[in-house]
Amino acid sequence: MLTQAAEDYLKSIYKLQEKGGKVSTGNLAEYLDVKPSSATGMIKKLKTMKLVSHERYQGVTLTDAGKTIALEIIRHHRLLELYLFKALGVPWDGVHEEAEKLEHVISEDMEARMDAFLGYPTEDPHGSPIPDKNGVVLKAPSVQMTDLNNGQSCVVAEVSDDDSALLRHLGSFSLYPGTAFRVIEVAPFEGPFTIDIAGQQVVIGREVAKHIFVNNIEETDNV
Amino acid sequence: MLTQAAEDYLKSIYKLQEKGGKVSTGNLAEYLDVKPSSATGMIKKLKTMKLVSHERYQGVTLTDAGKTIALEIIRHHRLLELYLFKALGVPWDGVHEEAEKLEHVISEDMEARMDAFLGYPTEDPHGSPIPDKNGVVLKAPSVQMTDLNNGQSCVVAEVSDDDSALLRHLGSFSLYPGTAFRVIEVAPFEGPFTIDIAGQQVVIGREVAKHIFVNNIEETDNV
DNA sequence: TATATAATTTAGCCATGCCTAAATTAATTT
DNA sequence: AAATTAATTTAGGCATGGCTAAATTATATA
Ligand SMILES: [Mn+2]
Ligand SMILES: [Mn+2]
Ligand SMILES: [Mn+2]
Ligand SMILES: [Mn+2]
Repeated sequence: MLTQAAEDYLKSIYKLQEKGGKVSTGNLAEYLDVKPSSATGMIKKLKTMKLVSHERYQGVTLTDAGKTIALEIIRHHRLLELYLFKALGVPWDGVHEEAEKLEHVISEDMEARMDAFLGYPTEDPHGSPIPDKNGVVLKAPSVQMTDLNNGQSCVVAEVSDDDSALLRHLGSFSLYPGTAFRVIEVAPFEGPFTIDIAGQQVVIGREVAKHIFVNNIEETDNV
Repeated sequence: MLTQAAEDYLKSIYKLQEKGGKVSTGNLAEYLDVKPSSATGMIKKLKTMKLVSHERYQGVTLTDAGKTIALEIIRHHRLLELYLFKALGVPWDGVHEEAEKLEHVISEDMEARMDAFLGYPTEDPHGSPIPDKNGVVLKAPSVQMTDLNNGQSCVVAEVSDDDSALLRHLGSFSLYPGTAFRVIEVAPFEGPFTIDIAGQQVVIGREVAKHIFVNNIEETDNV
């Protein structure tokens, strides 16, 4: 069995790989809030275990074995989030922190029981895909909200799950996955978005919009 | 926050104190499956934290602060066992191992949510008392099954929870807490017990009987 | 009471996973 | 091309929580 730290490194490498491409020692260290030298040390250990590939100064890549483990941990995390949300009523801004600890600790049996209880779900409370038990991820394509223009309507697909305060903020506007809204105005000079959610007008800052991903985009005439 | 190892030591000292009285370094080491020198080391750490009292060669005792933490962890463990049993259908011989890991990791919020979901229970699936959130333990007195005599009837109060194979064995006879049985015969020379459970005759060895505790004892005439 | 035995503690070692500071290598600028 | 800057790696340390082997202390036995 891997240590919790090793599992967290693998998971983080996977996530950075997803969005970025090349994963440098520095990226990884920053993401995990450790010093670059600590990341170098763990990368070496993971390399001897053949879970990552790494050439000095060239960045890290997961091997197939490493990717399998990363997806396993991500599956635990997202199943736990959804389970805590649905079965125990933990608010959506609280599930991430709890799952972050539990993901390393639950058995395969518990994983399977939660999966069955939830009816083999494919998305967590923040809209992120839950890998199936074979590590297959079905991710519908989505677009960052900052790429939207005036008059476009869309549906929230996914939001970042690791900032509790941000999630509470989004929750106050009902900006959950599945919620539809229309862009009324994008202020110039990298300004905020004014949107219409179910008849309510709401202003969303750019920094917040970066954490919201949408799909089902349609051009709509001003109502 | 204490480390997982420190929490396990405190919990173990509490449990050994409960049944035994004096807790020696050796007892503790054997119980935790570590070497006596390792136990000595942790005892020193716990002493500097004022969680235990210890004089060289004299055994350990929990301080009030140490006892509070021990009970907190035991509460987590037993609530988790019951939760896994009732909410996720984990069999009673599987809950202990799972709870052993989760008990160190759940938040106070999750503890409270499980407690509420379960209706503020006072006993875990093995009949052990669940300390309330203030650390108060209500333990009904019970007697080891080995102290029973021919013709006595009783009700199972509690069974040891840490041996999975033993629990499956007991389960095969429905020897759960709350199950009534009558002693038909105690074989001489430290022999096995023949008992009657709901009309079925079952033979229980002495080693097994040591792990069963009963109450509601009544003298009954042979039926 | 002296000695043998058992329990406990001390001393010194190892792996993990973090740290800081220094050295090295790569990339950018002039 | 040389020099500056930035990223990465190496070297050496620290805390935790195990271990073994040796020394110490307490207890039992003769
Ligand atoms: Mn799993
Ligand atoms: Mn999530
Ligand atoms: Mn608690
Ligand atoms: Mn139990």
